Amino acid sequence: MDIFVGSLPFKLKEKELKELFEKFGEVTSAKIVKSKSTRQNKGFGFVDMPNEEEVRKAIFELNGFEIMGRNIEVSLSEKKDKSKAKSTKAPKLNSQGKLFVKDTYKPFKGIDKRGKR
DNA sequence: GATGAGCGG
Repeated sequence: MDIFVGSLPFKLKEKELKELFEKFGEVTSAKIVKSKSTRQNKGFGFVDMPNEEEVRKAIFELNGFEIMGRNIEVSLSEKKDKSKAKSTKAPKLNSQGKLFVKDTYKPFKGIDKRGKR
């Protein structure tokens, strides 16, 4: 389960990020995106957790968690699809992976009006 | 060397 973590402090390290998520469950891998050589870290990272339930707790608890005087944002990653996307048509979460959203999903209705004649 | 919305290998 890939988790996107944003608003990370530049002082934060992958190890700390990993431990931060390990407090809520098992963390397979944690990485922080940054430039090649320079210290220009993008300020966001990714955490991989095998247990989905722990992922929920981690996201729920770490989303907006204040660390180093900075609040971090945690959510499910949308890109980087490791699997081949079998055909999960009934996800527990929304398509965006927002756990807090209740029912903001509005399918398009009546977009096709059938041309004249 | 600093930077603050963003999805990396």
